[in-house]
Amino acid sequence: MPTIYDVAREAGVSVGTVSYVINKTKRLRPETVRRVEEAMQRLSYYPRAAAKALARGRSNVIALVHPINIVDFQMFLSTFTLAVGQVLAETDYRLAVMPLLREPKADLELEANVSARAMDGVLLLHTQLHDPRVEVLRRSGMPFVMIGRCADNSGLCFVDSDLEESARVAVRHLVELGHRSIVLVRQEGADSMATSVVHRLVTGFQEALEAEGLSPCDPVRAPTVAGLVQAVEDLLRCKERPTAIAAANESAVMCTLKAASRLGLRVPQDVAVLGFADSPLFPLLAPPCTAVFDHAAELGRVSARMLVEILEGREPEQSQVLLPPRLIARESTLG
Amino acid sequence: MPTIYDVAREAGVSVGTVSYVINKTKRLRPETVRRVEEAMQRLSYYPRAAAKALARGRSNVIALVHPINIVDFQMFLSTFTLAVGQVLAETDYRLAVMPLLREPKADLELEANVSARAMDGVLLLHTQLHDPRVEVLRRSGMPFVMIGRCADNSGLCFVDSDLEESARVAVRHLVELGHRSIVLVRQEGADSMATSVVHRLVTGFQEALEAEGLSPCDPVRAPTVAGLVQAVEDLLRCKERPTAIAAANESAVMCTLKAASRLGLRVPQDVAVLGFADSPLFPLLAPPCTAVFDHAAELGRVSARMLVEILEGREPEQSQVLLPPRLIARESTLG
DNA sequence: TTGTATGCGTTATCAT
DNA sequence: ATGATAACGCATACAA
Repeated sequence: MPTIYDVAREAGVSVGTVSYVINKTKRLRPETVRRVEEAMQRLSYYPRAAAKALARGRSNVIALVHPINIVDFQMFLSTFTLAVGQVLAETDYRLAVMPLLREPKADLELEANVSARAMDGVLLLHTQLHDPRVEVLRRSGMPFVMIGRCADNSGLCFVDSDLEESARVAVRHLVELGHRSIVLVRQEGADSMATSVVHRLVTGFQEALEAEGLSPCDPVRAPTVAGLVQAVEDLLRCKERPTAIAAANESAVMCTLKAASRLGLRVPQDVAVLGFADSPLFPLLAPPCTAVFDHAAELGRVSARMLVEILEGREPEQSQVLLPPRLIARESTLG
Repeated sequence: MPTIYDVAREAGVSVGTVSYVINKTKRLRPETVRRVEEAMQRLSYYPRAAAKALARGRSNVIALVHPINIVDFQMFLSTFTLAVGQVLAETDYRLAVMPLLREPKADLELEANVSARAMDGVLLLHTQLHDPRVEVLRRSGMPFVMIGRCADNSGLCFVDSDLEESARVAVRHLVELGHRSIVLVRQEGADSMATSVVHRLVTGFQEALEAEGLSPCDPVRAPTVAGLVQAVEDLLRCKERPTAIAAANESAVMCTLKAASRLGLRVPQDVAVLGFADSPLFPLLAPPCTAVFDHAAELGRVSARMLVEILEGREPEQSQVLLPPRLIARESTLG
């Protein structure tokens, strides 16, 4: 494998000159540039990433840190990752993914990678209200952007979807259609309340109900698909059953439709259904499902751009961004 | 940031000794080991990844190379990636993802990263029958494992799902239920035939039909969701409409169900539906959908393990693996 | 433009 | 048998 010294010899210049040509760090005589470029061509030379990283003190790697085993997170994750990849393709950052297992091993692994300076910056997914990973990153001085946010975000960078607004938009949509009894349904265990995402949606939903003068009501939830179908069935079998259901994610929508169909209830005549998710399947459901969603891709693009700005030493225009939700009304609420 | 020299001074030993302790390369007196470990603790020392990579000539990074903008690939991709991540978490390899844009830029980007030795090995996703990326990897001597395979695989490592067998399993299942007229439906453009995955499924399907004494029949396809729904509707409106439809992916299943419901056809009484996909939504559809699928997670685990074996200089037990499909029969064919 | 010190760990060689 | 020393890998950046 040729090194920068081979190129220098081949072109009859010094290694410094070759380096300047590669990085366009300095003005050089065009003739010299040409000679060096030809030499690189002839030897098919590429600078070794590790050598470059050691010399410059930076790796040109951005790491995507996220937990594994999160219910209903996969579709979001792959859309998000793809969007980040597209932004980074325009830069010379590479993308590393760190799926972290359970704590506390997760934090140690993160600490090790951060301390080894294996990356220049981190995109932190699925941020929790009190997130030990944030402490690790903060202590080490590693630049990072959170997707979601903590309880205290002073001095931190984040991009988050405006879930309170999502809840408001959803509730208003249903209220305008005449619904007065609306219940939130979600699939997940107790622990995920620690995640700001779910937390904000749930509390935002309650607030939105109150703002519309409706009485708040506990969300229905279950950790498994089968359990959730059952729970929704129970809910719909009540005498005073809700006229509308807001499902917190794709899976919850499917469970709700299933429960309704089992009871012979028509959607939306007997019960309207709305989902908080950007699912490609929603238009294909019977009936097509109304959705309020944040674009995972947009979160990816904005957070990646923000982090790149920071790493390049530029000041990002905003360091704390809330993205507004979108509502797409379909037959599951419109009829 | 402390270096290995700081640790050596703190522990009163030489840097060589510290290195031996870190890498367990040599037998050292327990007392020395302890002193060094304590020093590392005190200074919270972590060896710099770049320095290590430069010195050892390897990065301890495995790259996942895949195209973007592939229809119906996302669910597979994120399941696959997660499985790879779990395998690599047991090793000290890190995972980098390279979503490549369109050719020919994609090949150049791959070439650059490979030549820069930014990774030690590659998992190549969505392998095509004649894949320029394979040539790039082969030329450079970069170890790699393909997911899918080429037309000529001599000397190459791959893990692939046995799609011919998937097709056979599906056809046999339907034939046993009495179906004699079965059509394959898929959503995609003309170009994706170059991918071995689709190619093998389509040809395998034709062969399976012939093996059962049925007349082969051209698959129905369209590049968009709306187009596919329309195409399936046209198909089902025929006088001699098929009694069973095999849908090549999740999206095709949804389109097929949609078309059937629009025409007022009952599933499976009027038309049976089977999907080639491992979708968490299938059990929730109305009716729950029969599936023949390969486990994306299994492909990830097997390929990651194989690559690690190769990188560690061990001979993998098998270098060309076919994974058998699974059939889960549900109401969409059983009634 | 050039020469050269610098960044940091690894490992072969040499000394005890 | 242990541990110290120094060469090595490769690009960067500053002084000359």
